[in-house]
Amino acid sequence: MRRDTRLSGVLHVLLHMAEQKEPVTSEALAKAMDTNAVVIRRMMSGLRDHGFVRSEKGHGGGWCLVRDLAKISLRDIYEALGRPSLFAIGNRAQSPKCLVEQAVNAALDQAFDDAEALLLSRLGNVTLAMLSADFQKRLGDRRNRHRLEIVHAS
Amino acid sequence: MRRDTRLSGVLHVLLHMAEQKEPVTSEALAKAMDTNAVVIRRMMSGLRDHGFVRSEKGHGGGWCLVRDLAKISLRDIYEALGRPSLFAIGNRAQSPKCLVEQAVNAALDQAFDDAEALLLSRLGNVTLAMLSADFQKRLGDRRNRHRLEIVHAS
DNA sequence: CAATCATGTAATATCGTTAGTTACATGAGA
DNA sequence: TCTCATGTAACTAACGATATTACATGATTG
Repeated sequence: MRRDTRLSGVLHVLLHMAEQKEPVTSEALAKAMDTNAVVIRRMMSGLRDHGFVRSEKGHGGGWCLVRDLAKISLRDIYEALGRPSLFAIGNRAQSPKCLVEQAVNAALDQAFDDAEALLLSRLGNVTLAMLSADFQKRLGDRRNRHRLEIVHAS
Repeated sequence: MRRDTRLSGVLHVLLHMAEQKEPVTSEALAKAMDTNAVVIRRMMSGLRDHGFVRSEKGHGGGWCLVRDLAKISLRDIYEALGRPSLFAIGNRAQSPKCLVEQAVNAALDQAFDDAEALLLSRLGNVTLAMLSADFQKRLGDRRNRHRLEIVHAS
């Protein structure tokens, strides 16, 4: 099944914005993400409504982060996107009359509810600041690898 | 996103089959599930290949359960269906060059992997026998409700 | 104030996946 | 041999995420 990549996409955008002091245009973000500017605006509208980012029109306009990265969790972002459904698997009928199907739904619902609770809790424990730190670490690692390659080549 | 309802559907079918001693035709199952016989056969083919059910052609043919209900977990069924993807949310790129996206993917993967592990473990702890028992209990409850209604009406 | 830049948003197209249908082949049993 | 039932391929329909186009709105600059 085709997956919803908005959460992944929005996080990518936000971290790129965090690297920039100036507002970033939808056009620039779209280029970095290899997509269309309208897609960016659509993804960001929820975040704006929830006060995570601000958008400015006209010259020098674009998108800015408003809150501290350490104060934004992945779960916050997920909710700002409108809590898209997490699972690709579901029940055939919502409130079936068939008692067999009721028993099936009850069992599946319990398992999926547990998994959803765990997932949301995990997302709640990761902040954008942590992601940014991880990115910085990867950047350092890459630099070190390059340095090694240079040494070995000489 | 549209959800994959095959797991729910197969479980429904299997429990209905458990109530019947004779083989059940795809046509009969399709009627109970309000769908098409071909859809049933398609869903069941994986289960047959994994030895959970048997299919017989010709007069008196149809589908039979092979194993004990207590020996089949919901996870077994899930795997027999070919482990369809569980989540409706995913990463934009599989192995991105962008370090920002790598950091995002790593964080999301960890959360989703944990949730998947929990979900599969939960599914592994529920057997078809348990579902069948739950169904029988619901049946008893319904009978009791009806009996009460009759008493109150008299 | 006019030109330009950027967002806001509706309408539409595209693409992939699941579900449903039709058609026909195969095999078992009466 | 006729009928019943599965096995399977091919096609259609429906749905949702993503992409694109078009145009309106508002801010900045000269």
